[in-house]
Amino acid sequence: MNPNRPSSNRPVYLKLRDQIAAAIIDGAYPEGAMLPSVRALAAEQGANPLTVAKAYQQFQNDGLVEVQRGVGMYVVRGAAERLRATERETFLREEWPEIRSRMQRLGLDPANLAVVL
Amino acid sequence: MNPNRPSSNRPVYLKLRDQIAAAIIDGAYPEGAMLPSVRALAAEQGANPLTVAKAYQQFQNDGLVEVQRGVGMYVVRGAAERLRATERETFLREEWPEIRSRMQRLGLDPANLAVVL
DNA sequence: ATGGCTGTATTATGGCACTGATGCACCTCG
DNA sequence: CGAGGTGCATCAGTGCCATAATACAGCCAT
Repeated sequence: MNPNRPSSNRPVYLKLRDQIAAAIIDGAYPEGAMLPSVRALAAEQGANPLTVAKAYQQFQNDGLVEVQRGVGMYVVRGAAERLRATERETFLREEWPEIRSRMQRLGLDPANLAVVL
Repeated sequence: MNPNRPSSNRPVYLKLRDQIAAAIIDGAYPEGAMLPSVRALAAEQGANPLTVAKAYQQFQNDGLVEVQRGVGMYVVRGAAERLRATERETFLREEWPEIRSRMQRLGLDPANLAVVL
């Protein structure tokens, strides 16, 4: 009934990007470790290798990942913390205000929902 | 750096839909009142009449507006409360879980940000 | 050196969502 | 009845997304 902003409707390469970013922040892909190859992750996720490459692209541009041609892509030192910092800033600046006003309109209080772990 | 989910990248007809829904909930479009015509709202918002019509479409399907062909569209009785209820439910079921885990990953606490009015 | 693994560039294609222009059917009011 | 206001259907254009099939360039262990 409400085609809003579920992650389902997002492009694949962006969902992959978010998923990888989460893995880096959480340490599932530790610093210095090699990321799954584009072909491997593509096979695992049932996606196209180029789509995975497009997701990886963003991290190289931001210098969070180091590419060794013919070898693989490695998580740079300090990538997790740097990534969390920028994501946090972006979230607070671009997403939270809308979410906040939206919840207020719907009569919801973030403080109450916070405890729902 | 982060092509995430800002309202800027959303389709126009969905932004309009949200805006109209907010107006109904807030009482800016009172129950029983006539909505702005597709052409009027289109001109005001600098959009195409069809795009506005597409935004209105959702509300007719949900029975929140009544259409009188050749006359206009009117807000149904109880539309505001019904709209708020379903929007709240949808938000809690589809959006909040992701937001919640995302904030947790970024080290943010909704309870602290709640006071930022 | 060779086979097998990396990432990457190229080109083409299909699908789908979004937007837009035009015209038609309907109603109300003078 | 006719003018001007409604919503709405149809058709077309555009751009992004995802996929595919190759091919190439680099590295490494056997």
